[in-house]
Amino acid sequence: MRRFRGEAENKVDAKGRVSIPAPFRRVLEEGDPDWTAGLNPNFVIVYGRRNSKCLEGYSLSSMNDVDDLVSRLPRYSKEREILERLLNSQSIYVQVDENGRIVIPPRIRERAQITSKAMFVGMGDKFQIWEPDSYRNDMVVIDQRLSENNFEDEIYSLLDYNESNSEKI
Amino acid sequence: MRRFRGEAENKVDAKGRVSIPAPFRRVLEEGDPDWTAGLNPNFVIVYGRRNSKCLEGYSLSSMNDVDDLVSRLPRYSKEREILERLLNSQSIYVQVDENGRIVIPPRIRERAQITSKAMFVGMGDKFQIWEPDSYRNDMVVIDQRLSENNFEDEIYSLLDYNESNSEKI
DNA sequence: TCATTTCCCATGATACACCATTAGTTGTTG
DNA sequence: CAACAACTAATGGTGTATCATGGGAAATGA
Repeated sequence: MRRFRGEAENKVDAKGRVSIPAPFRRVLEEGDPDWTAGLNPNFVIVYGRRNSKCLEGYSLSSMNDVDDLVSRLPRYSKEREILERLLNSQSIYVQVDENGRIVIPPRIRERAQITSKAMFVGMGDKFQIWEPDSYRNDMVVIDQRLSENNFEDEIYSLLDYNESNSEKI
Repeated sequence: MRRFRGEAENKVDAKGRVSIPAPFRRVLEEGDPDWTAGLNPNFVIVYGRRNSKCLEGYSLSSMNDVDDLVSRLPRYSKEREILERLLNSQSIYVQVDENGRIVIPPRIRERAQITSKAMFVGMGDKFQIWEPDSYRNDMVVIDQRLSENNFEDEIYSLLDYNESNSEKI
């Protein structure tokens, strides 16, 4: 399965329309079970994450994976209800149009303080949509943490550690 | 199967009429075995929930799923009898009209203290109907809990934990 | 009979489908 | 190898269908 990779900064027009970066569209097409050549893929935008000010885009299949995980929690349990609230109520179906664009409703745009530009950021099985300046700030914060006491090496070494344990996280 | 996603705040008029958000209608149509293009879907409203002041809407097919779960409990057990009371006696069939609206009977509206506005909240295989301010309060409570001691990370990590257990509930 | 519910039509706003343009890329051909 | 055609990507603009909502007429029922 193809993954979301790379960054792209696109314009948002007065109607809230933005182009989805073409490479991302390829991934969304792959992840939409109903998609066939010539059609436009559907996907899901989640805006419920609390500690980062960005929107998250999931292909239908990867959203399904997440939903399946949730549905393994006991029905009517507090944890499940909270997760459903964050993942289902704070999300929308979005459909890509003929020109490869989507419309982000105003209410949701505000959530990430997106006005005239949007930064698309590949994150593997999902992608993020940021107000470009917020994204660059977030990146600066990450850079600072990485430069402290070899944190970069430390972080990368987590990969080696987990190579021996076969279980995915 | 399409799921209930997103939030929408609609007006309730003097006759108790409310528009079902169009995306929710699509899901209800899919979940009604008798529905065909041009017709209006039927569904179920359950008003028996005790610890949250909201109504719950189920498509006919997802209501069936819940009924199946109940019927797996021992017949005449206390638990089953209570669940049947909450799910069957405290619920009604509702039919969407030509304009995409339903009428919520006064008695049931009172239950959720809905007067002039109703908030529709997608919850995956069901949706909730709240008095808008109650919903916002409930959301604030969730936000507070999430901000306490990394509860957000904790809750999201439930997903990873359950990845290994294969049984769906 | 009167109140309440159900059906039908009207309307403003918004979202969506459709067409147009520009720029950059590829690739094909004289 | 240069020139041009064909394509894709990103962006801008316009008409039309759908949605949410309001009001009134017909039907129902206490």
